Amino acid sequence: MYSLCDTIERYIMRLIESSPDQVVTIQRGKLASEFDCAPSQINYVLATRFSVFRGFIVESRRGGSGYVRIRKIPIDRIEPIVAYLEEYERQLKESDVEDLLSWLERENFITHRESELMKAAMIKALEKVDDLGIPPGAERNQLRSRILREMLLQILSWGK
Amino acid sequence: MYSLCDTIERYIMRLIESSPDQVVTIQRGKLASEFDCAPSQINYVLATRFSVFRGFIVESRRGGSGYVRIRKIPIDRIEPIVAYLEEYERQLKESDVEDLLSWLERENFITHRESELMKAAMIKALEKVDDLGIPPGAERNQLRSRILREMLLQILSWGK
DNA sequence: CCCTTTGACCATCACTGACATTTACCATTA
DNA sequence: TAATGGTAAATGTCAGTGATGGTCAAAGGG
Repeated sequence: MYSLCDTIERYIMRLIESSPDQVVTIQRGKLASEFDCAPSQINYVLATRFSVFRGFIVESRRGGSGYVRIRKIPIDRIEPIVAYLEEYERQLKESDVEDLLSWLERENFITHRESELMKAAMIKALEKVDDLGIPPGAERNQLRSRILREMLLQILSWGK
Repeated sequence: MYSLCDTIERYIMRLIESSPDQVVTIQRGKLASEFDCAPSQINYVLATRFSVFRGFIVESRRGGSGYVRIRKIPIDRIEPIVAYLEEYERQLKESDVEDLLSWLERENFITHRESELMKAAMIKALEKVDDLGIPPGAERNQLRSRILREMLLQILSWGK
């Protein structure tokens, strides 16, 4: 039932986890050959599974001896995220929330239950609030962002 | 005389019962083909027979390799929560939230941390949202209710 | 009348291929 | 030698296609 996308994600994830520095360098073409898929498929996996909101940084270089380097961002502190949220407020989409929560969960800042609880408040609850005068778009994203912010501050107060 | 609806219900039910984790993952299209019916018929069965109120949680993913996962949840002493849910449209004041949360915590439905998270989302986050066009009073209380409702549904899915 | 069933239309996700861009390396030449 | 330029080797981007599942109103049936 796993898609190719999922398989490649797990493959890269294992490489990172088994690396001392939480970094892995690959070659897009090689990896694509191994999985017998289009090279751009690798970009798709990187974009959807290894985004900043999920806690990863991807750098690359083109041309001869080019590479793609995927690095896991260490988070010992949540403050930077809170700060970032303030600027990003109007654009915080639902998928961003999901990605961020999966990151916090992976890093053991929150439990799975807590993650689901937060998702309920920020995604499900805000799905149909037009009748309360909160249309989809920037405004709803802002509200979502405020909720997330307060919850993060709460988490912050617990430490790790 | 059994309707198609009933037949599909029993089919899914058997799959769940014969699964160790009380979970089953299906593909809507495939199942619809097997029973030679419209795909949306599956949604109807899920909505009417496998709702939260009947003790099931349904998750799904669209697109390639999409799926529908149906999970049976342990139900124990959920009646009070359901009762609360049924009048979720009521105007929830901040103090109501506090009362409910302390009750949920006392009854071990949620942990202290979870309680604090919920409080952050329903009280702190909604303190200063005037600039988003959500003035204090009825409107804000309604929004609070929506958030609580979704979080309660989530808690419900955990059982106790 | 209420419950079932369907179909049309929508939303989302995975995957690909054509085309663009960047880089290393090497041959040619003033 | 230094500058030029061409070629091969990499990666990036983006729009398009197919495969799913979701929603809702309307028709059907007991």
